[in-house]
Amino acid sequence: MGRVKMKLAWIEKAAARNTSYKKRKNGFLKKVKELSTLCDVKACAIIYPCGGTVPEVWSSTPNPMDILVPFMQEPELERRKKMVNQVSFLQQQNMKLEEQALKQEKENKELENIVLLGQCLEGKDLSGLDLETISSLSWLVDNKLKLVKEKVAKKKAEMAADGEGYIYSLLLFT
Amino acid sequence: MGRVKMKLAWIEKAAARNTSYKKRKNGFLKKVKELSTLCDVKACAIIYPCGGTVPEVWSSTPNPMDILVPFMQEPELERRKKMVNQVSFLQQQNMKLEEQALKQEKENKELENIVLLGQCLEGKDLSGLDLETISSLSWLVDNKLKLVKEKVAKKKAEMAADGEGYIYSLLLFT
DNA sequence: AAATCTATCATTAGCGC
DNA sequence: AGCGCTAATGATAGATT
Repeated sequence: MGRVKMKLAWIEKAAARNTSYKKRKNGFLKKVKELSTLCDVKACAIIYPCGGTVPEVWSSTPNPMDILVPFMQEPELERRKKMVNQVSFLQQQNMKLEEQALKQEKENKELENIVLLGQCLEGKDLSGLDLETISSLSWLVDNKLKLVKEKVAKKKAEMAADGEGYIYSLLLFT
Repeated sequence: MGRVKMKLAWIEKAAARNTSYKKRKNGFLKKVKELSTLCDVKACAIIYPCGGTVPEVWSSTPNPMDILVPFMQEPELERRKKMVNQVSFLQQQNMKLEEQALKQEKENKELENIVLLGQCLEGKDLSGLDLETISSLSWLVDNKLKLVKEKVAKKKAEMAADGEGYIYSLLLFT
């Protein structure tokens, strides 16, 4: 709010940052007070200013300890559960991204395997492929393309004849 | 804000209180986050909802204890100094209201005196007025309506002739 | 540097679904 | 109960003094 829409990032200009801090700190404290009176909630806010070591504190109780002590006595885990902090927020976002990346990777691998499967259907030699790829192919076959099952089963038999190096792939194919 | 201007007091209707709590809690948490990112301040907010025993907490640090422990280790007095709690807040509000009332009273008196000045301009007799009013009139004349200065000066001379009861008003008129 | 003003953006109370 | 809407009030960035 204000004359221009600002981006929510660290204000580089020190003077502007400081005025903004003062204004927003007041607005913030006003908000806690309002929340506390309107809805009768016990609340406590602690702010350590930019360079300062002495925090500004607002508490709905005469002594902030009335709020802090019960809070600190809760077991850590319970606290964490309900907690919303910057790090856990970022972690959640990271987790989401990781999940998405993993999902993507999985999809990519599946696509690759489908391509491979196509090649296999066209007569490609399956020797030289690693166990994982072979079992993925197997999964594809079992779940998506039962039509080529026989061909792979045949290859499987060949590999088994070659030696025990492929014994596990046999098991996986079952 | 909202459709109507509300008085800042406990919302009696439970449903309204609850929705207000949820909305305002979110707005509040948003504000801490903004303050924390814009101005790079360490902050922690703890809210115990209406009936609940499990607080909602926001902290700019991964663990709110990073903020709470240093705070709790400060000597009590130092903490109190910087603290803004409901009681001192109300006291401040009272002071502000008193100031405003005083200011208002002053303004009212000035208005009255301007009316009086108008009457004086229309020929009203100034005898029977107390010292304070006379000096206020004097101030008004000196500062706002130099035109009537002569008339008041004349009255002043009359009062001085009457006796020493008005000696101070003479001094004030100089 | 601190207080005041004001154009602009932000929050939210009440309502309807 | 919760969501979306919107008219109002509220907060505040930048400017001014």
